[in-house]
Amino acid sequence: MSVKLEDIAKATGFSIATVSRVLAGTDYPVSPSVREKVLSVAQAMGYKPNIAARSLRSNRTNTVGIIVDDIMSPFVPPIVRGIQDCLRENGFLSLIVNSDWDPDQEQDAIRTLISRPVDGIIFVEYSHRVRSEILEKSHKPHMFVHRIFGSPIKNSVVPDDHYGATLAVRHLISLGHQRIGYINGPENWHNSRARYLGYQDELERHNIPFDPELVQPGDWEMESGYRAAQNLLALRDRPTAIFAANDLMALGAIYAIQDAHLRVPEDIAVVGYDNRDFAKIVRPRLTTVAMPVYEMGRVATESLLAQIAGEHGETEEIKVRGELVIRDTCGADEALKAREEINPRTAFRRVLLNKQPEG
Amino acid sequence: MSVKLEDIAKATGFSIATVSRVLAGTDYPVSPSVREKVLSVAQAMGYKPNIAARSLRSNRTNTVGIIVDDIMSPFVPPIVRGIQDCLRENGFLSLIVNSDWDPDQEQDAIRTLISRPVDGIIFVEYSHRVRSEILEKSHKPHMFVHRIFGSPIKNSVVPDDHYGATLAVRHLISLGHQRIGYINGPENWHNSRARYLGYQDELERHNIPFDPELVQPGDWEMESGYRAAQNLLALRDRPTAIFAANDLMALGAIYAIQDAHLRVPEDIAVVGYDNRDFAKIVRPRLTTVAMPVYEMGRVATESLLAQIAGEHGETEEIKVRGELVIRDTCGADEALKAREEINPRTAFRRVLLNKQPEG
DNA sequence: GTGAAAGCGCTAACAT
DNA sequence: ATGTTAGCGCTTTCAC
Repeated sequence: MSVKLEDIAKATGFSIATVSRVLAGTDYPVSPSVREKVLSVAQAMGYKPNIAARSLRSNRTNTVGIIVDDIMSPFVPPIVRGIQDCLRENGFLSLIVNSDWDPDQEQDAIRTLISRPVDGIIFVEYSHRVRSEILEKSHKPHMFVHRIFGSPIKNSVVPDDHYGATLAVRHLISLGHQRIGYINGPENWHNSRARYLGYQDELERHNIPFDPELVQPGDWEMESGYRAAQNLLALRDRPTAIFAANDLMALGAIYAIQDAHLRVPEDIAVVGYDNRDFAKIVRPRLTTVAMPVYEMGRVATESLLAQIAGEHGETEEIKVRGELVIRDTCGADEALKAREEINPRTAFRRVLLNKQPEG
Repeated sequence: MSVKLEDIAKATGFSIATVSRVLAGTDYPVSPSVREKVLSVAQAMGYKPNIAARSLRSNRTNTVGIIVDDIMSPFVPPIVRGIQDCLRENGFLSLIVNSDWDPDQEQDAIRTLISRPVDGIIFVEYSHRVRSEILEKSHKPHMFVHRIFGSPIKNSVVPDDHYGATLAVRHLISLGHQRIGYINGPENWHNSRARYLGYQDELERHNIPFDPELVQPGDWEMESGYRAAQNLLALRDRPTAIFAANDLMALGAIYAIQDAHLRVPEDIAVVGYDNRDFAKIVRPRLTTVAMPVYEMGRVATESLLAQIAGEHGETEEIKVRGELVIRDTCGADEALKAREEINPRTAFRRVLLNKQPEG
């Protein structure tokens, strides 16, 4: 059926080995004339290597496994896209498995992937602390993107949440705010703690006394942001701005403020965190700190590929910085606001699709 | 390194062939006692087949390729999840490639996947009309999920948009509306035409005269919904309800209504289409027709697997129905409204994550 | 019902 | 610089 090395060997008159050496892209010395001939014939015959055979023999497959908790989780698709773009540039493909936050499923996924032809594994939004024996015994290179619990570990890429919180608070301070409320996420999450610390540190840097009254707990959900903001509004000396540890709680806070017949941002400014899709379509549009999701995917993949290539071993935890996206809820000058540029990919799609003739 | 058939053969005393026959799950006759022994030993030793070897030998890999335009597109992750869940239940894994709405990239993806060990290919949000010669010559089973252009073709799964529009309009009529505006999507999209037709047909079914004035063009984007609603509001005999062909335009319409100092749903009811993530967090919460994304993924995969298993050949176009999700913008009774049940997967996650002890 | 053996397409020693 | 050859781990005839 499909053309194989043997066919090309016959067609060119060279041996299978020589043909393989050319087509496998090794740096093995082959005379230029032979190389050229083989290449052109292979091209003409439409040769595509049988990856199964190659991987059986060489134990390399140019495929990496991605284990995600759920591909439908908000941060997962852009992280995966970052991974895939980097993989593609290097001739790799990815196998994706969902683990549903279930340690058993995850172990199973690891086992499945290891038995498959994958050269490495990337864990996305890794939520477990248990080390996987199977994983470690396999000696497959692996990276963790956006780990959620536990202390820093090797081979992981995480957002620099401390820095991001700093950005948000600094922006509010630059707008003249001195009493800034903070709505935190669950205390056992990395993200919550780092963002909280960033909030405190930035206040201190500006000599604004830290007031524990201004800090409210939340659980990432909108409803908790609503209640937290109600508490903040009930304070005798209520804040003029609120920084929420994620966009969902920020939105809840906005609703609470509006329900109290106050305006955002005129009466109370709000800044969120994550830059979720809805941030630019709610009203008022949400100022927020972007999670560098796509970038984290790329960074992790670069490191993984380097490990696969044997260029280096394990790496220390890598922190990636996101940026502040200024929109309407902070009350900043128009000039500072993000121009919501249309995603070039989406723009392409729209042009393409709208032009498509009738079929 | 990893345990193979030979190891199990040695450990049990049977031949490699027998062990293979048991472990490959064939229906080849093996005595129950042998089968049991082999199974238990394999389990104990943690045997996982080497897929590369298996696929080299048998030309089957229990892997399917998924070609998506962009994994970050809103509908793609749930479709992919539906595909993956169905695949997993059948012992399959998936390789995902992005094509960025680019025919060249797509052809390349097809070529890449075909040379790899994949038993079939699923196209998600397929936007091209050109048939791929490579694909057809490969004779690999394939399915199209949510094709966007062209006339119905075999092996495709699409949403039943006509039915969905019918649901939306019928609901508005049941709420007493007689003048219902419609904001359409681009005319060359399947979805637009089917939803438009559903709108017209349902009006007719209720003997409500069709008024072309009540139909406004849109391009799926929020801004176009805003303008369309402005036009509708400017009518001498303005509508009491608006049905928009997608949620983004519905949201734009809501903003236009609010900017005209009218209330949703008291003055004008609004129903969208798609049930995007933001529908349940905007204010008022959006009543909309759900795209059966997850289900379409599953349905397509079931058909693909049946084709791979040789159970049947090509299938005609399959339409999948979504349901109406009643929330706040239509003005329906509380009793009718969707209880926004928390996604069981997400709930699990939240419980798990919040309980996780400190590390 | 079970075992022996061939070979899938490729790569990498080893030879020349 | 090129050719010869031995498997990688598995499935599947073909014997028994």
